[in-house]
Amino acid sequence: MKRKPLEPTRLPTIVDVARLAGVSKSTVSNVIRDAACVAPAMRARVTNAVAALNYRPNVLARQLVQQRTKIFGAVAGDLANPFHAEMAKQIEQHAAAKGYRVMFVNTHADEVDEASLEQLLEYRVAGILFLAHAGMSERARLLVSGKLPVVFVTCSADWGDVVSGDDHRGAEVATRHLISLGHRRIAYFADPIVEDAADRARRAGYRAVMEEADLQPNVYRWRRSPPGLLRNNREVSPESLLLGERRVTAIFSSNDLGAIEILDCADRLGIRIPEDLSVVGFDDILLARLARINLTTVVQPQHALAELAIDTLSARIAGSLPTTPVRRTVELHLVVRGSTAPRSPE
Amino acid sequence: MKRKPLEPTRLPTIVDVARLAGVSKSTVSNVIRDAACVAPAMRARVTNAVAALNYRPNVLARQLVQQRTKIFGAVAGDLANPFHAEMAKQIEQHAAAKGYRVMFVNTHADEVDEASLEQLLEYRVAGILFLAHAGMSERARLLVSGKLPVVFVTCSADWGDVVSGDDHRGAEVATRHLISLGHRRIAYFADPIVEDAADRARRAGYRAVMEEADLQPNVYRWRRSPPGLLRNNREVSPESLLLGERRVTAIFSSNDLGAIEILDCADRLGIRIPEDLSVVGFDDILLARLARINLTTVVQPQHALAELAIDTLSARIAGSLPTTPVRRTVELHLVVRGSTAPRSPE
DNA sequence: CTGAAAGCGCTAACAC
DNA sequence: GTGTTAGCGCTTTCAG
Repeated sequence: MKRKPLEPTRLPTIVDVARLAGVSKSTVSNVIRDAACVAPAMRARVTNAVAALNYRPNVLARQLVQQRTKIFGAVAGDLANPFHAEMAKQIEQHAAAKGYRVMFVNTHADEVDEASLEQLLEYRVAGILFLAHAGMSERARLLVSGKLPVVFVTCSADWGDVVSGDDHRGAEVATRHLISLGHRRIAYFADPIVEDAADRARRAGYRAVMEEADLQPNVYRWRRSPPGLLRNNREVSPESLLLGERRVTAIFSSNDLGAIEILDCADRLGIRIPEDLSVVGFDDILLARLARINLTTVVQPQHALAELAIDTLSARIAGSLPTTPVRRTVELHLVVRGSTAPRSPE
Repeated sequence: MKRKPLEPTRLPTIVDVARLAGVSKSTVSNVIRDAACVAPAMRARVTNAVAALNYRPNVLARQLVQQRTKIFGAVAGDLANPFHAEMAKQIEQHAAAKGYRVMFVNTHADEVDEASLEQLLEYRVAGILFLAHAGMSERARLLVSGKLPVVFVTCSADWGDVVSGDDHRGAEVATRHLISLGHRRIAYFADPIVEDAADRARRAGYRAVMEEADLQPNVYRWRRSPPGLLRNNREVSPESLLLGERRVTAIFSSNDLGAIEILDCADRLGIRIPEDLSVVGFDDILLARLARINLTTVVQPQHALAELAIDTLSARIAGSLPTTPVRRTVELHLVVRGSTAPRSPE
């Protein structure tokens, strides 16, 4: 009935410490968690034993008995996207500061993967952070909805708390900047890797300002494969848009990566930035600051977003939030760099 | 003696499933792990019960009793660095493919943080991957050395398995490329964020080829704060190096990020790339492919590196590797883009 | 203030 | 094949 003896490399357990210190398990437990007050002499004996054995508590066992983990699940967008990578880093750091570890899972082709979500549930994560995902299946939603705390960071859904920048206002500021430089033919370029709700809000901000200024909104959408530019699902050639009499003189891109693609495209077509074309991005990834890129863009404060996200998730877990989802927004501002300039006289 | 009843939101356990299916725990266990062969009828009853209750096994409990986890710890360099971010993504994906989850911890100021390592040990991770860290304290080393499988990816140490590119050869190829373009005054720029052993190997490769060609090696080092350029610990002004009679005409940077800084610096000084100065990087981060950057660089195949790293770690855990550390190397090749050109006649 | 004892949810012998 | 049972390492009442 006895199972075979454990391998010799076994790590010391709380009983080993208790035995060595000549006390009971509970006393050791009390010391390592410094819970109930323990007599100084006892505490010293335990501490010595811990050091002697190089004892390290097994948090898995602890979390099993406590019926809750200190692990967050995080569903990150493609980490090859610098915005997501920077965000992931900030999330990890702020979580660690609150005593949580993070298990990251990548999205697959920008779609949240159900198997990964199930894994997170099997690990009994304390909550899930969705970082800027582009989409999620209904089945994926049902998997987690209502089962554990969820916060959407830089993206949105009605079945969890939301932490994001004020996309509408950010887009307004960007568009006003271009108008104030004298531009009138200003296009909005939607990058499909931007999450839907965020894209809609940015587009709406753009539209509002354009209409307020009696200008015609022009919305285009990148298609990644095969590469192309779409307007109302109809193919548009970049040349027709960027060259010729009725070309646009300014573009507001829904993210920095898209803006940088526009720069590339302009370079190929011999269009000078910012003399011939002004470009504004969204995010302010590190990349945007490079001298060779030098992109005017709407800053998403990643540090603040990550901190707020972690705060929200911990508060939700602690039960100190209203039952209905909260929606927290941080202010966005524009940083003007070298990719925008006054419209040149024709 | 009875503890207070569990909260109503309790997730179903294996006993709940067993009760509903009218079988024993073990049978359920056998079914969900499809271990021992179970009669089809039984299996169906269990499967139904699982579905009905929406049961999901608690992997923490499983891992506790099995005395081993399916979690890897990964110590990543600064994720704001695209090379690390891309590497982290690949690691996560290959680990997932082998049934492992990854807990990432960031390095703090490029130094591996002892507290984070202790956390990983407390989670009883099955192994640790060090991804391109810049340095580690002696205490940090003692914390893990010999206690569990460790693999160094894109960095090196003698107390664990190593998976990396062939840095020496990569540097040779890069240097030969510059020499073949007619350059004679070629400098090596070391970026301090590159891990020591990798930097040494790249530098050695550079040196070897330079000496073989009877050229004088010139090694410089970036300092991040305050920004500056050092040679033998003495301050060197970029102007003196890049302008004037005895200026270098080509630079080989120990990583792409450093190479991009050189581009920035050249832009500021009015030095044209590649006409006046050729630059070669190392890594081939996504960034390097942008039209505006267009960097000639040594490609580190991240996919292959990540796969090999995960293979090595799993093999080590399975005990199918020799007791002494293994060292696995992948070939590196050069991709020629627009940042290098033949030396212009003076 | 300390110790005894009852589990947390699961796996793995082993007996039937 | 299936059920019984003894833990994995820890926390947490509750008695003393």
